[in-house]
Amino acid sequence: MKITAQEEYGLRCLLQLAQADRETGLSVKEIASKEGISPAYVEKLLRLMAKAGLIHSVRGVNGGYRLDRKPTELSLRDVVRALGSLPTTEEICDRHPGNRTSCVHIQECCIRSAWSTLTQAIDGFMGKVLISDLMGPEAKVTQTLQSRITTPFSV
Amino acid sequence: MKITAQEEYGLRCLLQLAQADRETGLSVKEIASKEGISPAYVEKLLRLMAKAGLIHSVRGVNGGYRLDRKPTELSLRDVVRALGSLPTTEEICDRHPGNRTSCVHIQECCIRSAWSTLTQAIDGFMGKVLISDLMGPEAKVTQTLQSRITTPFSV
DNA sequence: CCAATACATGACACTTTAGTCAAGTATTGA
DNA sequence: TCAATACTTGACTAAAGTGTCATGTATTGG
Repeated sequence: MKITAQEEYGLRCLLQLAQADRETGLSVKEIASKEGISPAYVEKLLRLMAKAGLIHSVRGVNGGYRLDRKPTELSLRDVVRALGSLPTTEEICDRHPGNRTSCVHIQECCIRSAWSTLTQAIDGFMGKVLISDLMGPEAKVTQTLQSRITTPFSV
Repeated sequence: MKITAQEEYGLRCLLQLAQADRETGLSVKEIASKEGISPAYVEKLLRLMAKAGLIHSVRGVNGGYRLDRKPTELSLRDVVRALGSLPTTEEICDRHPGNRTSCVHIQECCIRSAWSTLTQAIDGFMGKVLISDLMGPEAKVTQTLQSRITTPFSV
C-alpha cells in the first residue's frame, strides 16, 4: 500500500493548473520549474490526465495545458484514476496468481475481503475530496479533509 | 495506491500458519504448495515476518515456521508493517523530491495533508483488523470487516 | 556418526515502474 | 512566410520491486 510516483507528481501538476488562471493555463516548462520536475516527465503525466479528459492542451505560442472542469467539480479520485492507480478487487486477484494461471483462492478468499473493504473505503474517501479542498494552507486543508472522512477508520 | 506483491503473498503465508496447528506449524514446502507459490519465495517472505517477531523458525527434521502470537493478538497492520509497506507521511515526502535534494513543498504542502489523512486512516483500519478476523468464510469475514470500519469513508 | 530434512543467506536474473530523449507537428506573431 | 514557441509520440535508459538460485548451517532419527 504505497503512493506511486505518478500519483504524487501527477496530482502536483494538476494542482498547479488548478491554481493558475483558468483561461491562460500553464506551459509544461512553467509547471516543471514550479514543481522541480523535468519538463519531459511533466509532459508525460499531463498527457495521461488529458487522455482521461481532466485537462486539455493548446499548441503553439502561448499554448499550454488548461483545466477542463472547475476545481470544485474534480475529485481526487478522478485524478488518481486518470493516473492508473486504485485497482479494483478483481485486478488485485488477477495480479497475484502465484505460479498458477489463476489464484488458488479464486472461489473463497478472506484476504480478498480485506483488500476489497479497504480499497472501497479509500475510493469513497477520494471521491469526496475535491481539488478545491486541496487549495489553501496546509493546516486548513487538513481540517477540511478530516471532516470529509467522518468517523473514518477510527471508532 | 496499490497492494504490493509482498503484502499479498506475505499475508497469505501468515494466514496459513494461523490456520495450522500452533505447535506443529508448517514447513516452507507445505505453505508453498498450499498457496501455489515457489518455496524460495515463501522462505523470503517468512523470513521478513520472522525478523519482525511475528513468527519463528525451527530448523532440522520436523522443523518449519510457527506463529509467535495468537491470531487474536496479531493485526493486519503488524503484518503489513513487517512486510515493509505503509510508509509514513515523512517517507512519502522523502521519496518524491523531484530533481531537487528535497521537495519544493517541504514547508507548506496541501498534498502531504491528503496523503497523511489517508494513510493514517488506512493504518487505523488495519490496526483494528485482527488475523483472527480473517479466518473463516469470505462472506462472514466481509461482514466483520464492514463493522470494523464504522461509518468509514462513506457518509 | 551420518544421511536426510529443513531453515539461512546473499547474490543474482527478471519484470515493472519511473523518468529521459529525439524527432516530429501545430500555432502564433512579426 | 518563417522562425520561435510549445505540445506529441514512441522508443529508450535507469531504478525499483519481484522472484529464483546455489551454497551453507542446524537438527533429528536410524
